[in-house]
Amino acid sequence: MIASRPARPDPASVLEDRGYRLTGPRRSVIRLLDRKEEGFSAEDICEELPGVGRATVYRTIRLLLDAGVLCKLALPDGAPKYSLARVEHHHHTFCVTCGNVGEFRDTTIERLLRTIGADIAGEIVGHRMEFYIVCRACLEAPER
Amino acid sequence: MIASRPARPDPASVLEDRGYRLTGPRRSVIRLLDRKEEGFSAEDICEELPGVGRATVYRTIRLLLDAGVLCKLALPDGAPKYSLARVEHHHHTFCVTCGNVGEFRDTTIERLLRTIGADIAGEIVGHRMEFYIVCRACLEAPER
DNA sequence: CGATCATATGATACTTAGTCTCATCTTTTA
DNA sequence: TAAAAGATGAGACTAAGTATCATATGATCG
Repeated sequence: MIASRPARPDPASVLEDRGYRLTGPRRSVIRLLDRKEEGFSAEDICEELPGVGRATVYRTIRLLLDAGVLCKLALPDGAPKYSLARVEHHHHTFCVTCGNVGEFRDTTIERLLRTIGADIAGEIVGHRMEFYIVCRACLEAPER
Repeated sequence: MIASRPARPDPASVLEDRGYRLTGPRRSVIRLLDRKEEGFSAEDICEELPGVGRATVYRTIRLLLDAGVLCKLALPDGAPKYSLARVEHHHHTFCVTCGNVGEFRDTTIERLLRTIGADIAGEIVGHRMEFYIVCRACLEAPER
């Protein structure tokens, strides 16, 4: 068995399940996203797929976000990056050096949410949590 | 003693301490921000201060962000909101109903950060954490 | 198979959030 | 009070994303 990775929902099937057509442009976008490990911007996709219209790229991204198979995260300065979701509910690490996006689940966080829920004057309806890191590879990489 | 609030660094003094001039436009911006409890956008400020140029509003906001006396947070859809900082290091709650911004410190979070630090393959250099809530007042408010 | 009709697409205009430029205006300081 | 440093405002520009609308695609039915 080769380097197994946690199962990742297939974006194409997810779109179909939701009643959307699996068209040429959508396939192109999904195929490209699927190959990306680093966080990417919508404009990256537009540039790499000159045959697909900008509006369609943004529309497809929105469908995938709504379906929960794509995540939108914010860099420290607020700039948006996207990353395909690999596991169900998770949070992100973003390497500020190489742009790699990691996912992690930590039960401490779920506990934290409950603890905070008791502290906060109101009802928690959502949250956002991102960790900016320098990943192992970048820490170990010889300066270049 | 009247409803004491945690000490808040004075934005004007902070700017002066950093060697910036305390000019008329900057005073206007700071005076306005100081009165705002809800999260506000930069354009809100521009509209409420027609005598101050847009560029100056954004520049002042940036100075205050850099100085750490103003916080920039992101709504669930990523839209930016600002809020004056009241305490040193904290996280935010944003009421999705009324827009009120709360701050809180919870030692669970600091512990969480250490725990996660051990899990993550790399070095944490920053983080972002926001909780979207419906605040007590909105929960209790009669539907309108 | 082919007509029909909902759906999707792409070009383009627009919006929002913010930065940049540069000539002018204030402050500070000498 | 003149010179230099710093701040301002008008407006052009950029980035990220949405809206509009005429055209193209593709699923389904006869």
